[in-house]
Amino acid sequence: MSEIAVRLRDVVAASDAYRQTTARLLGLGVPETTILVHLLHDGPRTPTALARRVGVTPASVTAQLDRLELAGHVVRQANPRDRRSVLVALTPAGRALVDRIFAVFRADVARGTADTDPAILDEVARILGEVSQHLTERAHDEPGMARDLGLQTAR
Amino acid sequence: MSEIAVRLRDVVAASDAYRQTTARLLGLGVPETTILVHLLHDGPRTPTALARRVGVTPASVTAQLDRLELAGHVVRQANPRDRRSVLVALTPAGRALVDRIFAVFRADVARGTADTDPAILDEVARILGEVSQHLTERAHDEPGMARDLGLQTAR
DNA sequence: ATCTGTGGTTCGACCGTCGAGATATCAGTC
DNA sequence: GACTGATATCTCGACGGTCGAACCACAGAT
Repeated sequence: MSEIAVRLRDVVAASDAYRQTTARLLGLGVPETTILVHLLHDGPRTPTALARRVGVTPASVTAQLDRLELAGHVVRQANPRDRRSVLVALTPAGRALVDRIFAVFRADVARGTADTDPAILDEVARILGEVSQHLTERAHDEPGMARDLGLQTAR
Repeated sequence: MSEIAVRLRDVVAASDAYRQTTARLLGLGVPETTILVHLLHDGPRTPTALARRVGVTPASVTAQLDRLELAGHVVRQANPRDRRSVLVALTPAGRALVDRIFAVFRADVARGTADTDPAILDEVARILGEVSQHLTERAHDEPGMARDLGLQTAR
């Protein structure tokens, strides 16, 4: 029995601790670093798009962005397409910071996969992609989730 | 390029959302469910052991346990070996609850790995174990982490 | 022009976490 | 047996993070 689920639980727990340490060393909160990493990979985004990605409400993102902007890591730019909204982008300094953060993380992950056949690693990456997609879908399927957890579908 | 690191980031993000939904549906906080799952896999533990496992301070665990005990999911038992400490154990009701939680999670993970050769899955599990171990070690190695992040080892 | 929907922010309240301090106990040492 | 230093837990006060509700500006449809 492979029991991937248990290993995933461990990975998530380890990542929690890892992110916490990283954030504290940088004088940031975990949510801030999360937003920075998403901005690095997705490019400039609106606050609500970020909120959906990170899984919190837009109100929370506002507070995070205030901090990040004050620290000079991001800027809010006017959105030429829609004057209601703003685009959040990394500043050069913020970009340099999150580059370092993710580079260190990548190196640490590589340390755990160093002696593994690259072909296998491709397969691992594929599977992780599938799993994260399924988990994301399920996380947004509250009725189904409630049913499988054995809850009354009350009200 | 396999880019396991990016996939891992996605998995962690998905798991965050997943845990949030699960907890909210059950009327619990995310930290409570985390503690419950650890208790399921590790058996009865002291509050400080739980705190180390979860990555928070004992003070925080105290509050969580108060809630969980009030809800009837866990009990604090006297520790016959050490009268300073207590052992936290799942009640039958709590055990049934966390069994459901983890069973649903396992099923959702399986949904993403269904069409994969079991031999490959064993390999994936092994790699995930390695990665989580390395990440955990690093999370506790603050000096090394600070150095790699390019921080002054100030003060 | 009007209406409905959406994006962003502010405000007030609550939860979760932490650090410091207090108490009880343990494991040694004298 | 008494003393010392370390450990386990809890309490308390403070702060950060999140949420829901309300608000305004604007977009898009009619």
